Amino acid sequence: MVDGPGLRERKKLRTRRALIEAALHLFEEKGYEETTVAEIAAAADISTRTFFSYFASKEDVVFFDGQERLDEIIDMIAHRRAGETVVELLLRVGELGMARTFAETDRLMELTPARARLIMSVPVLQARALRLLFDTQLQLAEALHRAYSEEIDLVEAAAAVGALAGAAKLATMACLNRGDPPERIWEAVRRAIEIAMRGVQSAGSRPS
Amino acid sequence: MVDGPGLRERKKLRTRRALIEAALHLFEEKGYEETTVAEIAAAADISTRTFFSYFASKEDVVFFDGQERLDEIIDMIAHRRAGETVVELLLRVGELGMARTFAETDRLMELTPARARLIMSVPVLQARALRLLFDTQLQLAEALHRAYSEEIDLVEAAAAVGALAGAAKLATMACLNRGDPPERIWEAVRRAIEIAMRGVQSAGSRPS
DNA sequence: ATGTAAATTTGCAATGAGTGAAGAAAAGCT
DNA sequence: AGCTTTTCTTCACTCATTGCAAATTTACAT
Repeated sequence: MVDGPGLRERKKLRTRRALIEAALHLFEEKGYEETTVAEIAAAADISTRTFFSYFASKEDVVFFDGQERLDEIIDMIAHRRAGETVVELLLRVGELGMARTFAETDRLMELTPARARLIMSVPVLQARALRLLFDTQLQLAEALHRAYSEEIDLVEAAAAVGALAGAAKLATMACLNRGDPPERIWEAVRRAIEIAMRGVQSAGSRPS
Repeated sequence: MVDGPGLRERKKLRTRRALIEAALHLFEEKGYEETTVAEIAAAADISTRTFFSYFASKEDVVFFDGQERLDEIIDMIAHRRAGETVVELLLRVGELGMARTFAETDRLMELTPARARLIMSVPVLQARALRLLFDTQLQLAEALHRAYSEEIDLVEAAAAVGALAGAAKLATMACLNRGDPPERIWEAVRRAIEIAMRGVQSAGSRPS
């Protein structure tokens, strides 16, 4: 019998989804701090206590897809294309990350851009996002080292990942702070990655 | 009359110091989560309520010197040495940061190494530290752009700072996770910075 | 020294996140 | 249906954090 997931599983997923949507909508409307867990739970028709068996904290709802995204990246690295350079691979990873952050129209919702705004504007969430990003980088470095174990050691992998990610992240934030539009951000990120790849040395004197 | 700070100021500083020491000691002994604000306040002979007029949150006690350190860095950049390269300057900044993090025997206490351990082991603190580091980088990038406004624009400055800091940070963490001793970490950081400076490209194929 | 204004500290009450325990309700299985 | 395993709910509690008003302390001018 091709049962598929039972009622129990289906229901659990539905509840989870309901919680996420209720939460993000409320956050959008009233703000993160102003929304209580009780309200979120009520909007999803479950008891406040049960909320915490779905998410360990209010923060966690916002990052509901963190694990998936990490897995996707790790997977991408493990299955790197034959002959692909470390840099090329990292670039592909970067593109994927950007795409997932800004263009996610498919899976769960179009709440993604709103979510980005939300995260950037709430200190606690920003901190959480940074930790997530950080953990990701760490795992990325390890995966990279595994994938290219002959060519680079762990420290080199970490340095490479850190430099690339650090440059991209800081450039992005500098733009956001300045209120630049998305296109300008993209351009900035490209330039940042270029600098990280070619070396900070070249930052002052652009080649040619 | 060279009054110096009045009684009020002196007392306030003493209390602040008492709170910091009490807090860090308690965190060390019982762990961060296990220590309540009430206990910290009691240990410093102050009411629980007053604690919050010294620190906005329990987390904040741990990062009591965050502002000072940031100021020191900004200052260092504003007064860069004549003819000094962007990279050279950033290296000096990095050294200062490391020194302040691991060797601070002077000012307030020798609790510094313990504090590093504490931060790394408590998720909330780690997140906070990352946000602090991030803000620092952002300001650093701005200061750098100001200091070398002729040579590099804001995005380039951000990219450079991000790359250098990112590489150093991730390399450090990779080592810490592996349980490396301090010397090895230092070495790793140097190598990471080198990679960031010369470009990620060179990570796979070290130049001779 | 005394009185008054300004700054601090404190006690008290609330709000909201997060947890533990015990029993009710739902879903799976035979 | 009857029994077992999960999941939900309720209730009770701890703790961080905040607003308020009374009590205390310090600074300053007389």
